[in-house]
Amino acid sequence: MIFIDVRDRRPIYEQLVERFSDLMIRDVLKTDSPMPSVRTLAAELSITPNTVQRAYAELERQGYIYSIKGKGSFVADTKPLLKKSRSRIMSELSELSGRAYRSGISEEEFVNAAGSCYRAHTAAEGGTRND
Amino acid sequence: MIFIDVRDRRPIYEQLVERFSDLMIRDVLKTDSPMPSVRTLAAELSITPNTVQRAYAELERQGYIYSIKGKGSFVADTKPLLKKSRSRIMSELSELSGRAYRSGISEEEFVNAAGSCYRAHTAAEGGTRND
DNA sequence: TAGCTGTATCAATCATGTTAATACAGTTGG
DNA sequence: CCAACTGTATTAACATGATTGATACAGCTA
Repeated sequence: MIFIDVRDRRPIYEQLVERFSDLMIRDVLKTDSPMPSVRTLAAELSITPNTVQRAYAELERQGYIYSIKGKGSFVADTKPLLKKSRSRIMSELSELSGRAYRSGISEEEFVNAAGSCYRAHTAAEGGTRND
Repeated sequence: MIFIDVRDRRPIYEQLVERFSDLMIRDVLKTDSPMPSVRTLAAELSITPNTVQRAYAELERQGYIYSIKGKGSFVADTKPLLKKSRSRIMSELSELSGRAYRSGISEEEFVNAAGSCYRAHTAAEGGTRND
């Protein structure tokens, strides 16, 4: 369900925040469904509960989950966060387009590639891939 | 010419590698033109020559420059590196377009955003910015 | 030869992520 | 009520990596 990429330069807690928030935005994790407990997830990933806690704290701070002491952490209603998610994607697109520009890729080429890349995903619609 | 972004999470030497390689890919720095000397650039940026040296070593390892002891470092022929740079960008664009699709961003929206993001970078290029 | 170049090495420092241990507080089911 | 689970907080220790600073060596050139 959740994994850690050791080659990812970012800290573990940041990876967890991204993984979970993606699953929520994509509605793989539904509103009000329970998150794995801090200690359980820590055991599964072979990391310390402290690191998971840090990720959960950040997820809560950003509004992706809500936590109740003694009960657990639960997926929040992420619809209001869709806008934020989109802006995250857009900012990454901005960063990428900058690199494309700097690599001598023309605007047409970049835009065309964006379109065909997108369509490639819609074509692979079946949904074979789930984490 | 070259600046350091303190808000950038990446280490200074990596920023330098990116800045310089960008300039070379875009042919702002021409093949065989001299790089600033290790100590000169270090003084300009108020960092240690050690950090600059690390960036130069990486640039040389990646084929962007060649260094001659006693003479200096010089811009290499970066044409052979273009293909590698572009393919890496395209694969990241593919990954990003998948996330956009799953986040409910339409193809038109994604493609339009790609175009405007790209143009934003070409606009910012005008040359008001010099360090 | 003086003064520039790249290159190498070493120790010290600093920031940050991560671990580990422990404790406290709230909920729940037996 | 209590054992066992939940989230939360705190503290110290450790590891890694970036950066600094100092010093030294080697090659080029005016």
